Amino acid sequence: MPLDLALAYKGYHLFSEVILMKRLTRGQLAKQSGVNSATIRYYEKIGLLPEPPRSNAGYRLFSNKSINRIRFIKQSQELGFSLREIKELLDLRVTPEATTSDVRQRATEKIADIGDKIKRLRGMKNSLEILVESCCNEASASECP
Amino acid sequence: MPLDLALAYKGYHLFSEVILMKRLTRGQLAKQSGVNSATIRYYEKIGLLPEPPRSNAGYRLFSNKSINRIRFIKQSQELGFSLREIKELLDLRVTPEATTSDVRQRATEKIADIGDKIKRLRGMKNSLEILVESCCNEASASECP
DNA sequence: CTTGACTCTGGAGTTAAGTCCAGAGTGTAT
DNA sequence: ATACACTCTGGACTTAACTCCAGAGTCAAG
Repeated sequence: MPLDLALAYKGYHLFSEVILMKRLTRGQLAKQSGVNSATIRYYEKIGLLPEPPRSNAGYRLFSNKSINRIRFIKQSQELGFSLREIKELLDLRVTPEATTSDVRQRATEKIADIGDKIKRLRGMKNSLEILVESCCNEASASECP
Repeated sequence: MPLDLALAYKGYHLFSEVILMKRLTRGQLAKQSGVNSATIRYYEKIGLLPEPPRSNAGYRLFSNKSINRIRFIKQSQELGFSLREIKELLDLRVTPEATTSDVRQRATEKIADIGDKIKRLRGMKNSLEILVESCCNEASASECP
């Protein structure tokens, strides 16, 4: 592995301290976050991943924060959010200072949405638990909602 | 509306009592359950809705139970289940007597899955609540998971 | 007895979310 | 120095889940 893939310098906080930082190629990131490496390009294209810096040869160099970001995306998808919605969720955190109250607004909406989902999932879980408990009687009642 | 669309006879339980039953056309069902009427045909095709009886002219005649079934499907989709998974969930209820313990098994798995989703949603909700509460400090920490 | 709204069918088109491909360049191990 | 694995790009392909279309039949209303 060439130097510029393995390492990168980053100016750090107060002092211009120089620290070592592991950078990942697309394939490495893919493996670590459990997605196809083409998916990463796709996410970049639709703005779900920020454009990463490149090596001299043009290879993408991801920070390990990207691993968490992708995992978050995947988890959220399993919870029924579309990529568009996930983008909105992620953008809540990286917002320009000015619109603080707007963020607060949107976040509060999301919280309500999520609360709703939780409620409905609990309902389903309940129904299934009842199904399991009283399985032998002619329990095919017809509702779940 | 012709008679055979509006009414249907149904042998009932112990006595061969004859009762009145409202039947719905595809369009009516679509409207009442909030989906496109083509979607209903699609669901029928993939086995998510049972084939309904037909009028003399070949029109589908749905019972109002179908309304709940479709609503359930839509809700489950919003909770991140694929149509395939939803079919599995629905099939849990209408299962041949013999495989009771198998159903119990599968239902228990589903319950665990759902419990998992709930947990993750609670995590997200929590993170967002924290975001909302401490919005003014440089709160763009970088995690959500 | 015709008009307008609905239904039927098989099949084609669409959207979101990937996934794959070819042809060219890069990196490392033998 | 060459084989092998990886990366780059733009673009084509795939899958799930719809959604629409054409051409033909059906229905209640005027």
